[in-house]
Amino acid sequence: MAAANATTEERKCPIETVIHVLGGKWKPTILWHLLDATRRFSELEKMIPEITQKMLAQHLRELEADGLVVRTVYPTVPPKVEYALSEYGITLVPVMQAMCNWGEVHQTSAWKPTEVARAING
Amino acid sequence: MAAANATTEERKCPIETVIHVLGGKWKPTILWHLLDATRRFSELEKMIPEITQKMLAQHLRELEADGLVVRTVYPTVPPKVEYALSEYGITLVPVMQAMCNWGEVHQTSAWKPTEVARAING
DNA sequence: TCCATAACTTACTTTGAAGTGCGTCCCTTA
DNA sequence: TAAGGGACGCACTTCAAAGTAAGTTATGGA
Repeated sequence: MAAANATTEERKCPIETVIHVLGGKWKPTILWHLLDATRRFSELEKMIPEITQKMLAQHLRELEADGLVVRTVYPTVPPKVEYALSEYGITLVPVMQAMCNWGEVHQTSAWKPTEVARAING
Repeated sequence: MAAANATTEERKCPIETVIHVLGGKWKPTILWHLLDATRRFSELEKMIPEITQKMLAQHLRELEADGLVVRTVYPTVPPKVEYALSEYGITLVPVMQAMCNWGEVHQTSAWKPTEVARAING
């Protein structure tokens, strides 16, 4: 890994930065739904039925603050707001893909990671 | 991403799996210190001064349960326990590397990700 | 007149991860 | 006799993230 320079305590581990950016309970799911299209608030609500309006709004605002998502407001009544993945957000996609691949292996193995590990580790 | 098959609600997003595995406050740091060598409990304590014994023990046990870390006990007095990255744990390294790289960019940009994003997004 | 709509706030409660402090086990050396 | 490792376990507290429920805004249409 590339962060071997400074004392480990001095600067936060960059991995934690990614975890912070993606670590909200619904953030990966939200980004997932923004991958292929721009979505409205209400669309996301329908696509993620278990999320509450509060959490959706909060996570979208955090993703926007981190520059991953662009928010566009159309000043109509009732209001219309669109969310899209930013170009910067797109730079995260390969990382998410790597995470996704590993997660799938870890996950689909009969939900007993210990056994997978034993099989792999011999 | 590869998880487009089932209904999004049916199966947990694989990204969350990675976040769960790496998401403990000290887990990335612990794995980081195990990358190049096998370490004893007390060694890890010294390398991560701010961690408490409880959290170190707890996170090591979780990492072991997830199959990422192998625990070896030497029945001496006083006891000696060694922790090493398992082969399965090594499969996570490229993922961690990708996260690390992105995290560094996001992090080192004057700690104002919003501005970086604006620069990138134009 | 008044209700529906979209996209939120705000106030409050609950959950769970993290931190604190101390006990423990067994043997060795002073 | 007693102190001192090494690697924890346990009971408790703390605090931030998540969830619940209700209110807000402004207006075009029934």
